[in-house]
Amino acid sequence: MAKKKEAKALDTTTEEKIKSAARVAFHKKGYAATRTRDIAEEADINLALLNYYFRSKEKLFETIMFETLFSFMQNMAMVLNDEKSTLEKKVELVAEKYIDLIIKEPNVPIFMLSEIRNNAEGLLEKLPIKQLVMNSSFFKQHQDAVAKGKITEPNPLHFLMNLLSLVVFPFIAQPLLQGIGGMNNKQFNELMQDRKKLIPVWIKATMKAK
Amino acid sequence: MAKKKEAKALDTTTEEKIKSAARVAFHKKGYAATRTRDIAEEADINLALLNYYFRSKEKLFETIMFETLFSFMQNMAMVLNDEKSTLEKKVELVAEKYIDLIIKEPNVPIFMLSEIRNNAEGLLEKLPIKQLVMNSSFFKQHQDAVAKGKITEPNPLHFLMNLLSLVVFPFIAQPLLQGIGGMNNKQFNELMQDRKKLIPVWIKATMKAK
DNA sequence: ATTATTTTTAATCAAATGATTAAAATATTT
DNA sequence: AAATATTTTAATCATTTGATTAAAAATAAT
Repeated sequence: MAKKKEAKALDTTTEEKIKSAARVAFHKKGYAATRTRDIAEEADINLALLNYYFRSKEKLFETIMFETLFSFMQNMAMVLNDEKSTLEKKVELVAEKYIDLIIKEPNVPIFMLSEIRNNAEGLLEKLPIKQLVMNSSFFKQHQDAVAKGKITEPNPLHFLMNLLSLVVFPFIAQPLLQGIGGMNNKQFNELMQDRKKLIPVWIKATMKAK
Repeated sequence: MAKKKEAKALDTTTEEKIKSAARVAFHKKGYAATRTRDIAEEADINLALLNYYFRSKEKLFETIMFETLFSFMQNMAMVLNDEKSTLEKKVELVAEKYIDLIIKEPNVPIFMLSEIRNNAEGLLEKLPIKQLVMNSSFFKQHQDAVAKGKITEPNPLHFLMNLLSLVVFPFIAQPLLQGIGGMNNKQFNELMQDRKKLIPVWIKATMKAK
């Protein structure tokens, strides 16, 4: 299992092929509904190879899950800790960046939140997500704005929840919303594009609401 | 399988016992992760009885799923079609009613949305959810308010999305948010209680935002 | 070229899981 | 009370599924 040749070209390693197939399958169907055989077939490798490289379905899952969470956290950190941008600008960045991101990976939010629900302590204690958010420039700027009377509701969690809610929830409820609105995928995505501009406007309006 | 005695006392029928156990298990873990044996054990019945009453795991699931969706839709219909209340009042009712509801059944939203995602057409085409929402008093009042210039954004789906997002998303992300905020269940629920009053205020603020 | 090491495969195992069967227990009808 | 119908159980099947093994193929080292 040693690595002799360094990742040839663009990750066509066997290990990488398995991880890619596993990522797609887990993100789409979750841990329980995913069969290791499906992963192997999709990756075009023998089933035994999956266990040769990752020991077990669970270990493979942990690898994918960790990488997914880590990538999400990194994105979050990037925006929330950008020292140069104002709070308002950060709201715009979150809306724009995350809407683009989720359009590309529409299964990731519900996957993450479902699996965290199954194993919250285990997964979250490995990543310093609390410190990341609570010590962020974003939170400090929020406190400032509250102190200066620019924001009515003092609890920063409500502010973060509202932002994430408006950005993420429509994707989680996408099939339901498309059913209600009689929309196809393209129309839905157009609606989400609208929201890049709208959400910052709405969030600003809530800041002063009372 | 005929019903001889009418539901004795409070639904202690075998069929009802199985459904209760199945409801809890499916809501908590989803279809794929639920074992029929777990349902049988929880219901304190022989595994074969489950198949005797419901033919298969899938049929039992469909029963539970349909009832869950139907109950959700009925609740929705009740509020959205109340002819006596204003649009603002309906927003208050949705916030209050759904927050209470989801605190009692915190697994239902992510369960519904996950399973709909797995089988969107199949599940949604059985229930007239589109007609319910599009023909509702809620939607008519929204159109009026737009016509009278009381609401900036004309698309009623954005309005509905925003309301549902602010109400439902925090519950879906509950374990993550508790991790971020270092909250226990009680503290989280208190935060949700706050939102009963706050969400209507925020929604009103977004109506006039531009 | 030969040997050793790593990677891949086909075949198979063992446990889990949804479902069935035939008989026993219970309830209902006559 | 006897006959009939319904409900419940224990035992068992058949498949699916995660995992292993032993051998073959490919690659690297000597």
